[in-house]
Amino acid sequence: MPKIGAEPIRKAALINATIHEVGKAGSLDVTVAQIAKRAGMSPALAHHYFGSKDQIFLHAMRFILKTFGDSVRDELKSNDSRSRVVAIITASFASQNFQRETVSAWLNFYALALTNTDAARLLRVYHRRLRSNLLVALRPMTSRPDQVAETLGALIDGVYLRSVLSARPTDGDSARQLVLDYLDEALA
Amino acid sequence: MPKIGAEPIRKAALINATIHEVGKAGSLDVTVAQIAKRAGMSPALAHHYFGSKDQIFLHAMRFILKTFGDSVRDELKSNDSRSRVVAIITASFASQNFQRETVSAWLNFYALALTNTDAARLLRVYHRRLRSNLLVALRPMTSRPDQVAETLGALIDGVYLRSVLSARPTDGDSARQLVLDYLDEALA
DNA sequence: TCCTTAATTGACTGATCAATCAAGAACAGG
DNA sequence: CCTGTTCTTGATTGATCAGTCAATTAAGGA
Repeated sequence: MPKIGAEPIRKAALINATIHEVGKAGSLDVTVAQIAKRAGMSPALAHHYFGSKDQIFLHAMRFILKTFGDSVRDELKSNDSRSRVVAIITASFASQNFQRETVSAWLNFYALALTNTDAARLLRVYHRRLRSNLLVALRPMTSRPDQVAETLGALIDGVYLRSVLSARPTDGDSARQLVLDYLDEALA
Repeated sequence: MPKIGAEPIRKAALINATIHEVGKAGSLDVTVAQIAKRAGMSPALAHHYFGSKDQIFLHAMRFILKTFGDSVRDELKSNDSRSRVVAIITASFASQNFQRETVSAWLNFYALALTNTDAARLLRVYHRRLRSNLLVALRPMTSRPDQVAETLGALIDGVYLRSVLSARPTDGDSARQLVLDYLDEALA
């Protein structure tokens, strides 16, 4: 079976399996064995490619943040400011970012950032970038872009948090609408 | 040493120790031994009084939510609607609820609610009560109390989340101000 | 005094898991 | 065909911990 070039495929499978297992379990207490099994390989191989369980988590987290960043970039093609802000909000609640398992994994990685400095650094990069994107778009629209950006960021995080904890299935559209309504009020 | 009546004292000490250890560790991965040590007793005694580690966590979580509820009740003495909304917001960011360790413990209990149905139930009760309090206060002030209550709740959670993850020390006053500014916009 | 009951712990058990290692299997290049 | 490299796993180790239990201490009541 050793077709050369397995490494990137195996790594991707492990990252994908990690997000699903963490999301499904709702906890970082998933064993390397579980992850490896879902990814279709032995636990030893997972260690072979990533070195440690922490590294597996970190790469999974990086993947989530990168995916999010990519969807923001895709939506940021528009020219006028309002569209750009709306684009960021839309990306936040796009279905691939707002699936229950993804958000559940996301929450657990937030908790991980309390203990793991690498995770914290990743998260800070993501926050800074989101903030910067929002600021650029907001500056022409309001006299207090900093405050609106801060509020928008917190609101998005809060809506995420509540969505994953509510009993109802996650509804990206109404979540998006809530944030957009705030935006209209703030810019009125 | 068996002075009768140790139970409530021991339990309180364990709950307090749990919040501090979880907050300090930034994770629910604290051992019963750690908690018991901080509380000044043996791990066996902790099991004797609470039965299981899960029960220890659950009681600690209940304590945090109750403390929060108490501070809301204290602030809710006012008569006019606006003061009542402000009171809830103020209580949310009062120092005893907004200490780094408390918020850190809070975040981890949120994550716990993803797996533990008892924890989820506790959280739902808290959300429902907060929402109900906000609704009563908001109804005379706006034509869309549901939406404002939902946004306020999410915003508070989001601000909490960000406060514990930022490198800077947590600042309850500016957090409170951010939420109050939203309130003014929403009611304008 | 003696007996019951609460308080308390040290020692132990059983289970779980991350990480390691040595060895096997299959391909590519010479 | 060898030979080295990549891929892969079963078996094992070493450590950690939740939870149990039997035994000890001391108070309070009869």
